[in-house]
Parts: sequence; C-alpha cells; structure tokens
Amino acid sequence: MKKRISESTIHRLSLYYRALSLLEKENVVTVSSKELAKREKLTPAQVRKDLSFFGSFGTRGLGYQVAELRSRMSHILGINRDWRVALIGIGNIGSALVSYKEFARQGFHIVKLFDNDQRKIGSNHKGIVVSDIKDLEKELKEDNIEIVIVAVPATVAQYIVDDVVAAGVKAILNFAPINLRVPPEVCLRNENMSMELEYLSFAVVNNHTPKKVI
Amino acid sequence: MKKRISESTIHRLSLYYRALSLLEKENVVTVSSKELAKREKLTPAQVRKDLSFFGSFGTRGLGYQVAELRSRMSHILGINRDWRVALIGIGNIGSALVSYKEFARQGFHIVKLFDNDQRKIGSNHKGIVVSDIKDLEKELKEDNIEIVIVAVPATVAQYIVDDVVAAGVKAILNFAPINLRVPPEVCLRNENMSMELEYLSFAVVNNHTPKKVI
DNA sequence: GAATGTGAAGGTTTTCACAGCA
DNA sequence: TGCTGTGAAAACCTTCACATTC
Repeated sequence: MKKRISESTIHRLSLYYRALSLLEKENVVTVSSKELAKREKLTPAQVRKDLSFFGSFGTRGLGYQVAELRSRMSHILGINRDWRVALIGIGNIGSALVSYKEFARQGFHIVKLFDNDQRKIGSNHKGIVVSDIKDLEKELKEDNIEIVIVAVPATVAQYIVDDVVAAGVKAILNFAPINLRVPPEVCLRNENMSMELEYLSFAVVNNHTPKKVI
Repeated sequence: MKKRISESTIHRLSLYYRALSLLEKENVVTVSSKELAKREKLTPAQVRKDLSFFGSFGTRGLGYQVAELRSRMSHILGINRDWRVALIGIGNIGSALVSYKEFARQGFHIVKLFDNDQRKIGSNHKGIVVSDIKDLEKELKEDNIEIVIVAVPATVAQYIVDDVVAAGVKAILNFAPINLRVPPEVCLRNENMSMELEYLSFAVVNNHTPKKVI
C-alpha cells in the first residue's frame, strides 16, 4: 500500500459496506457511485476516489457489482472473519455491550468478560463467566484476544490499558472519558458519548450546522 | 462569528474542557498551550489556533488561567447550563444510557423516556415513567425538549426521527446504524459503535496506525 | 450513452515561525 | 525570558473534469 489512507476514508469504507449489505438484501445486483453516494450522503467522486485507493472494482459504463464490492470491502475492513473480543468492566455500559447484537452481526464476538467486583466475578452474562481483572494479562494472552473494549471508570482505565498492552493486544476501543497512553503500534479508538452531546449543545447554541456527518 | 468552525475544532473544544476540568480539580491555576496539548495528545499550535477562533484568552509569557478558560469553554460549548434530553428506545443501549452518570455530570439530564413496548410503557426507569411513542411529537413539544437520543432499531429510526423533527427538536444523537434524513437546520450526530470496531479491525489487518485519535 | 478511475485544481486544516507582549 | 496570537506555508482532503472503457 503506497499512499496513507485517511481516517475519513476508513470510516467511509464502513458506510459503503453497510450500504452494500442493504443493497444485497434488496437483491440489487449493480450499483453506481452516484447511488452509493446518495445512500450515505456523500458525493460520487468521493466514493470513487475512496475505492480507487484499494483497486479498480467497477466497470465503466455500468457501475459496481453489489455482491462483489461488498465482499471486497469486508476483506479490506478485515471483517470477512470472526474476531474474538474481550470486554473489561461489566458496569452500566459494559452490560449493554454484552447484549449488543450488532457486534456479533459484524463478526465481533465478545468471548471474555472481566471485572474487579467480587460479586460479579464468576457470574454468568449471556453465557460468559466473568473473570477476575487480576488475571487480565494472563487470560488475554491465553485466549489470543486481539481486540479489547474498555468500559471501566476513567480513574482506573490507564492501569487496565497498560495490562492490555502488556498482553500484546493491538486494538482497543475505550469508553472511559480520558486520554490513554498506548505505544504507537497499538490502535486506540475512543468512544466518548458525552462529547457527542457537547457537539450538539455547541450546534444548538451557536446555530451551527455541520457540513457533513460521519 | 466570521470563519466557519471545523468539526475537528469543536471536538477538540470538548477535550480542552475535559483537561481543564481535571486541572482545576488538581488545583492548577495556570496552564500553557504546551501542557494542554500534551494532556490531550495534540500540538501547542493546534491548541492556540483553536482557541483563537473564539477570542484571546491567554496571557503572553504566562499561559491561560485554568478556571477562566474552563468557564469560557463551557460557555462556547453551551454546557454552562442544563439541557433537558429525551431518550427514545429503552432497549439494550437505551437502558444503559438512562443510568450513564457522565451525561448528568455534563449537564445533560434525561428527563423523558419513550418506547413502543406496552410492557415498558408506564414503567419506571430511574424515576422516569416511560411514555408511549405514539405521544412522541406532542410530549416533546409540551416539554420543550431540545436534544433527543435515538436508540431504536434501524428499521424504525427514520419514522421516529421524522416525528422528532416535526416536534421542532434541533439536535439528535442517533445510535441506529442507518443514514437518517433530517432537514439542514437539524444537527444530527451518529454514534456507531460497530464502525469503531471495524476501524480497529482494519487497523489490525492492514497494520495501520492512525495519526491522531479524536 | 453511461459511469469508472484519476491527475489536477480547489478548499480546508494543520503546522511553522515569529512578532508582540507580560 | 517565556508563551500567546496569527499570518504564511505546508500538508492534507475533496471536488472537478475528462480520458477511458464497457
């Protein structure tokens, strides 16, 4: 891969994948960049440019084969396989995520749960027994977990993440509202729901309308 | 306000606000753009440029007064007040959000709940009685709700949002994995947790490390 | 004719670097 | 001296427009 792929392009790949999944369900065989763009509020040129970073998937004069492009997208995104995910922190948000069906639908299977609360350790959530956070590093290694979701209080998130990194995990989705330190080879994404509400609050107060919504 | 403020700048305002709140708790009186940048993994120039869109808040040679800058940020973000928020869909994610303390801490108070499930309507969640989705438009208007969180299945999200828009709501946080149509004066933000996992999956498979993490 | 793929243009965001001020 | 505020430069991202292919 020569050129650096931008964060925005990667996000849009998810949108394309989503739109294509829907089109396939609607038994649509062929789709143009124009239609794809319309479905996700983008421009046709943007769609073509994004796809062109990864190859030439279309046919001039015709468009893209829905099934084929969807398969390609899933390969590029790495979701043409199942992922074993561990979830740390079975609190408020954590509990909701265990039952969140969208994850499994995309191949992200939560197969391991951790908490530090003695009342929760050993209990069963959706068929998974909650492990003691003390065994975090050991069990993550044993189970070859590649993606971890952190849903613990901000005050302890850094300690947890240090252990996660030590276990060799390369991807972390963090729900704690704190800036976490991770080494450069680890990919960290933050999901900060308060920040989204603050964006809305800013928009209402300043009468601001965003150009685009990713 | 002359210049258009970029989405990234607005997001970073939230980060500054968060860092400043922490600094204030640590009894730090003064902070430089360098320190602020370090705390949120940004650059000093970025911090100064972002702030400069809204005014000159610092003192050359010294830095910024923590308490004052925090207060300014809260005004700009519109979180120097309380917001009345309605939550639609008391499922998996919705239930977690009702109890999510971070929202109330930032002044976002969920004061209204809606669902279409007869077993849930009339029941009590954290002191709030669940209303019938049929009365959505009427009750949103009556209660002067300005921000709505949508946590319903993707299949019905557009119908719900149409009602929300009809009720005059100007800001929507959507958790359904679908591209929603709203008129230009309504600010819509999407929270798509699967997309974040897909980003991680892409990163692991392609050995990609993002430049920055917002 | 229709729609892709892509250099080049245009626009936006970030970084640089330094004048200006405490 | 130290650090802000900000034009200018650089980097980055999006859109245009058209040659190319079916």
